[in-house]
Amino acid sequence: MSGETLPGVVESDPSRIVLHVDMDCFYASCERLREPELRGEPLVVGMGYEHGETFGAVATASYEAREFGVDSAQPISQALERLPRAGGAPGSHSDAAGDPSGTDGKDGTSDPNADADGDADAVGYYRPVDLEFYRSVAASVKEVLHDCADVVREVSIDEAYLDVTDRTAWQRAPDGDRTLAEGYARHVKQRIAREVGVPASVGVAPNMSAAKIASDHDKPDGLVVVEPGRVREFLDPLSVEAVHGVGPVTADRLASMGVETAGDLAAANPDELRAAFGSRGAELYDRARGIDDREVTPTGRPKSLSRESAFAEATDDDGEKRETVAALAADVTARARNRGATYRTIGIKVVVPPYDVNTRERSLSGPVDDPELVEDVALELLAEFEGEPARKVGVRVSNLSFADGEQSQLDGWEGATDVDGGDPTADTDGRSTASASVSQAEHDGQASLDQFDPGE
DNA sequence: TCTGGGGTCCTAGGACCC
DNA sequence: TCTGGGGTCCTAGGACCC
Repeated sequence: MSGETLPGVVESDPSRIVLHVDMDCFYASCERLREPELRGEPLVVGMGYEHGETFGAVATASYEAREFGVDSAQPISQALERLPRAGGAPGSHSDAAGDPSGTDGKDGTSDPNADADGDADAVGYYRPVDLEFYRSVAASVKEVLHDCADVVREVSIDEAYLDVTDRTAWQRAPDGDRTLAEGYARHVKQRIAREVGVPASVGVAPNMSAAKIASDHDKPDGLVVVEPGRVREFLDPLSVEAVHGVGPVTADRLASMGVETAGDLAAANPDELRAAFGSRGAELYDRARGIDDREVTPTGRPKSLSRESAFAEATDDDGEKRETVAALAADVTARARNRGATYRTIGIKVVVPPYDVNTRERSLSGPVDDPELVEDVALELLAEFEGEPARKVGVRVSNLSFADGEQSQLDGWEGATDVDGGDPTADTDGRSTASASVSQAEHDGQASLDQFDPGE
């Protein structure tokens, strides 16, 4: 599309006002909400280390913990090396008792952050992930957000876009040089802090992409306003990785083309970008030029549900793999039922050492809510990997339909009946439909509605 | 950085249909 | 009947995000 952009067109519709609200190290903030002694302390929230195991990862590190080189997605073993676990209560600074990680793993690589200033006896506090609690805090935050905007797009548990065009304006406040939009954003931030008690960073801009980058620009507790007409000047000096959608792979490829900043990207040849990256190249080009016409739309229904689990060590025990897959299947189907979702495609994932991700999936002729079938199909798909070692397995259902969704109740009934009644257009082969016919489709529609739990 | 868990979107080849 | 073209669905993999 960018190739068709009229010459001379600058940035995008300047009239909109989009807020991006990003909760700062949200899990850690939640822990501090119920354990205020943790405020100001290095705090790591993660999974996998609780039982002395070391194969988990850091979910969130507080900014104090990041000073020691601890970061999200880092293996917990490495976090413990850089920041030993505190033994006593927060504030007491007792010595790091019972550090489960051996100390032999001293990596010789130079980490500018780790223990840079002789803080050799610094310790951190580790807490296991408690999603249920974080979700309850997030629900309170969302209440505030929905109160502050007509359209809210919740992107994840700790992040949302708000279209506040109708609530404020780009015009300057009578008494100063700040815009009304900035005042409004400050108001949103303060309401979250006062009513929920967790910090947020907010970006304000005329489009989603720029607002997102703005909220990232001054964390934690930041407020960055990018006025219409100044988007380019804001973006130009930033690293290309600041642009949403540019990850390590794309950044490397861009660097090899001589593109390192957002400004470089904006000045690049769009045809070359398209040739190298397809439609995504054109999109990134527009973003870097401050063009993003996506409307803020409310969060839609999920497209897939999945559950996966890593083994402490890669296993070639087929029994163990099958048991795990069966348990994950049960889990994922329970979740689907809770949400009132039926699914038409069942898939598995098998991660084979060193890190080969394999996926297999099979589609049925119609949507079902059938835990036994999911287990059967998942195990059938898993059979292909018999004897192979796996470090992780997963189960996924997709092609979801919702009983109370855009489809009418009647459609839901018809869809379910298809599967049950030997639908003449069935496109699956005999093997899979043989088991598919054991469906309990008669009550799909109603059962899903009864069990629908909007809280989850 | 040797790798946890839950998602989204895109691409590309093949099957199948008209 | 040796070979056109378009459209859709399915599957596997990859990049990215939080």
